Amino acid sequence: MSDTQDKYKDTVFLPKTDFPMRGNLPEKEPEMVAKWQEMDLYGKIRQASAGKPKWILHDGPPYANGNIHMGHALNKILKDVINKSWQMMGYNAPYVPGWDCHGLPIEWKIEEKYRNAGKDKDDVDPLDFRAECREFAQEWVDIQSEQFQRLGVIGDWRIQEDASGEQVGGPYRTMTKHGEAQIAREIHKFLDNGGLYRGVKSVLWSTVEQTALAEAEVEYQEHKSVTIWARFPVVETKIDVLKGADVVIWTTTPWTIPSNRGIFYNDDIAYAVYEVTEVAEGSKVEVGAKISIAEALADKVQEQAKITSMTKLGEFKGVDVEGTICAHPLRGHKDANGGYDYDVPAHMADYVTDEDGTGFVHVAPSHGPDDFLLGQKYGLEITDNLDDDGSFKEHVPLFAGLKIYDENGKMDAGNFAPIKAMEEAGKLLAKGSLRHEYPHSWRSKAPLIFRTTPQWFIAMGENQYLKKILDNITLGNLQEVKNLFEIIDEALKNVVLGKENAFYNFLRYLEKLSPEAMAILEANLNLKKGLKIYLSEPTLRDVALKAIEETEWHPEKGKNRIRAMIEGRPDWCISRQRAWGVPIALFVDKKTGETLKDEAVLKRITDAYEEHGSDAWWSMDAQEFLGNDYSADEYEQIFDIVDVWFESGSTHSFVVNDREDLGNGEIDQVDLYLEGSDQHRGWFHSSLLESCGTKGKAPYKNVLTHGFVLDEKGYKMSKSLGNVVDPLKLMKQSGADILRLWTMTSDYAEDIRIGQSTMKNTGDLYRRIRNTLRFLLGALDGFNAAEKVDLSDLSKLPELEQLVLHQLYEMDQKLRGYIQNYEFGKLAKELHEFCNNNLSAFYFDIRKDRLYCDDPQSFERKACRSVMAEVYNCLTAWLAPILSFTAEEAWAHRPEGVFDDSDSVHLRDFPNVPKTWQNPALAGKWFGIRSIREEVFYSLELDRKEKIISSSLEANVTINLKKEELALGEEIDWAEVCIVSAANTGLMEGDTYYTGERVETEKAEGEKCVRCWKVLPEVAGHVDHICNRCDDVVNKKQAA
RNA sequence: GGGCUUGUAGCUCAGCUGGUUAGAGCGCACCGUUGAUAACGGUGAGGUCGCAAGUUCAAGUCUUGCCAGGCCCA
Repeated sequence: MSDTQDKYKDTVFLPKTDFPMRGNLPEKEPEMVAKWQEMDLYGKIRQASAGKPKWILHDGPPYANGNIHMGHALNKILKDVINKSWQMMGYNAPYVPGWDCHGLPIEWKIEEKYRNAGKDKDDVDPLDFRAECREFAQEWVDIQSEQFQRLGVIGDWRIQEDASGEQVGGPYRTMTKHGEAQIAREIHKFLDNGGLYRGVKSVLWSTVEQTALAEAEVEYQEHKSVTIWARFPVVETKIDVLKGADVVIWTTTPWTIPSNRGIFYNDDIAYAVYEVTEVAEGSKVEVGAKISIAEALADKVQEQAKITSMTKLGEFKGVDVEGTICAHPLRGHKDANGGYDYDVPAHMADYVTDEDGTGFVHVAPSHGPDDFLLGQKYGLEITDNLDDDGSFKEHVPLFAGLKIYDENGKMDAGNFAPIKAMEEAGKLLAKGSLRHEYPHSWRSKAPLIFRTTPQWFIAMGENQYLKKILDNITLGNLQEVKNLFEIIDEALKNVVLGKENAFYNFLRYLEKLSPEAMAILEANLNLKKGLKIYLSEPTLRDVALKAIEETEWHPEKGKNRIRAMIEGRPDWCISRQRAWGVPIALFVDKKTGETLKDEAVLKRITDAYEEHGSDAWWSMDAQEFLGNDYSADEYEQIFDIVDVWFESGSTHSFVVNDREDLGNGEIDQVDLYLEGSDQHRGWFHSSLLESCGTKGKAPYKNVLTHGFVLDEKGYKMSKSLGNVVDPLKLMKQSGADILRLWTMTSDYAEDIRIGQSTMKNTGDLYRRIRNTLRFLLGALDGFNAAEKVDLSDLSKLPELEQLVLHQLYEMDQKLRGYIQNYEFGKLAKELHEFCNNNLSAFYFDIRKDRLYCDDPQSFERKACRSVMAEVYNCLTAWLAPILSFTAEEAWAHRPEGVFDDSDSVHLRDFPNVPKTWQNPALAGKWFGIRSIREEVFYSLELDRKEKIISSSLEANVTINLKKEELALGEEIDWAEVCIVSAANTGLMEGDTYYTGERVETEKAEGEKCVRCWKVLPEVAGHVDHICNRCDDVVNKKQAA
């Protein structure tokens, strides 16, 4: 028997293919990347889709330092899958990747290099320094480019230059000449439309290095500060007990006393006034002094001030302090020339507590972020008392020239002199010291101070003219105020009304004004008119909020997030005192403080950037920009650089608009921005503001966000936890396609986890899909155009083939729907289920008999293979966006002359699946058949347990149909569907049944056909132990 | 501390406006096959739906609090 078995084994048409079962992806993928580069796949795709409608995903630029991590991988894979999907749906979907090249982290790296070489950055020519930064950034651009391509991302990666050295096409970078020029132009647009203004902001400042520091350059170290308790005599108050008393404040920065302009209290704190009745030796307080402090802190203050006894005169609530005005402790000082005779008003501040100090906080708006912000709210003066090196300026009474820190960062006279002056004036209650965490420069290790410095802002909300009025009123510059009123009157000519929110904002704005300011305002401005001008111009905030509503956010919750941020954010500070970036490129009139707005000058600047890059700002002479109309001596050249977020926020302008292959000046909103959810604060945000400010609308129609990659347990990845997953390693171990499949089967809208079990899971999914492709290729061995049957007349096909075509149609529809609705998460799962359910477990399983054993010339077998070819045709295309390497490999193994001749699967579109294939009635019918089949399997399983049968072909079954199913008995070959040797149908009694009645199984009678393995009575009649069908196929055909 | 947000089987995910014994795929166990063979088919075991109160005739689904995560701010 084994002889005959061997004899017939060769007559079985088993699947045959070179497409290996195991992917060996780590080795094959890089070869494929090289091939794609060599054949210029991206260029070919562009050529092939030249006439198609554009669909544009605009790439958000990663920062060009360091190897890529899982977050990059997730992001770029998603972009690639989505882009390829739209491309294959019939669009022209170019992908131009980009990099963010300027900014602090790179600057540090180069600085660090200098430090290690014992050099100081300040001794290096800025142009040399920038050249090194540029080189560093480019190195990482090149590395990351390789790594992204290794992921299978197809895009415009090649940096090509034309004869003049100008880049043609290729990825974008914020540091190219054109990029820098356009960024400067965008800044100038804000200058032109009035959005840009010069204001002040509290920054951390090093008096040793004489420069502002970014938060990330700051180290917090222990520092010993001198602390003082100072007395501010009450001048005016509605609290009786407070009259004639001194409010006591506590501070760790005595040098800020000359810059004091206010006192903060908290509504919720309980305060009291105490009369000193007895003091210990060394106390600085006189008996009879009346001091006011928070009740909760009375004991501490008493001890510190060496007061042995004091009596409480009365209590009051913080909320009643409003309206109280104090005198500066140095008021009336004989040598101060009245310099400290101004009033010090008390105001409410949430951040004041009664845990430390006195419950009252002294406010120097120029020297603390809270002081500054609240000081602005209450209209407190921004003083300008300190020079860059931390010495008091000439105009500061008593302390001019004294430095607060010496060149080594040690406390100096500027810190001590104010203490001494107050002590002499009898206004020092006590003195002490405190060790606490304090910001230091990570370079010089010197302690830092807060300093309010001039910065450039883009206005979000309040009309900038009104803002200027306010600034000028508090500074007392009345002439300036009057000029502004004229501007407003001019603008009043174009007034449009009708915004309630803006109205309320305006009222709030007025509330901030001091009575004096209000008086000036009323005297000079018709309030109604002011209201009109304010309401007439929608603010940047208004425009941005409207744009948010007009954008589709996926998932939708992203909208809430960005809306809340835009609603609440302050004006955008776009200036940085740094070297590696795009200079803001402005000139300010030294006399008037006005920013020069001459178009010719601005154009000369941006032209120079275009030709030489923004290095021109340093390399060229200011007069070259200013031309003949202005003198460089009269203008301050602004060397601040622009916030990198402004740069990346401008990419829609210098990438999308300017490129022929993208917007080409015609598309001002791209289809999609796609980044991590942190970019609500970052790129989505800055791009929105930048675009709303210059174009009045968002740069995008859709925004899709993804979550963060966490470790297996859902914790953030960190070096210290040792749970970091490296995509580069992972690709070496498993391959990029595994990573891609993992991405697409996860719910990337949320944070997603990665670890051993998720990777194993993904590997299993991958193998199933790969094997489906492999089986298809095996089954299509030798298939050619001649064998292909005409699929236009579906009725001629067996129902099962019709069903599969219907399923292809359904799958195609779902796929396109998911893509259009940005539901890519469902796509991979659906494809996997399709392979698993419809193909492997059903169609393939049933059709194996036909494929292996039927006559190759039979119509049925040809029909089956023709349908298989359609399945293959669809599946390779459908999988291409996700399993880009595997689909390409499978496509390369296709039978010749049957499919289109695209050199790469990525040059294809999704096949056009005709609607005529749709057949819901048939699908419904077969849904019923499948459930009956499941019952048969259940019964067979029982027999198998009892050892009656092993293979299902050893069984015959009888299926009892319900009355309404009776037709199925005639139409369906149940033996084929259930993969048994023979099947009968009968009528089921009654309306209900249990499994025993529904299906009856028995051991098949007869002998096993050595060729097709069915057990049939007829086999006994053949010498070779084969069935009639097999006999026909093998012997009769051969004979004929 | 604030804004937004997540928590359903070992893993990845479904569960619409509250309504019968909470679903799928993978994995796992077992069986079959050895002609998709480091593959394929079948059967089955896995969940007090993060925890605790509450609203309701009825809650995974609504409310509140708590716990554990995440992003962005302070």
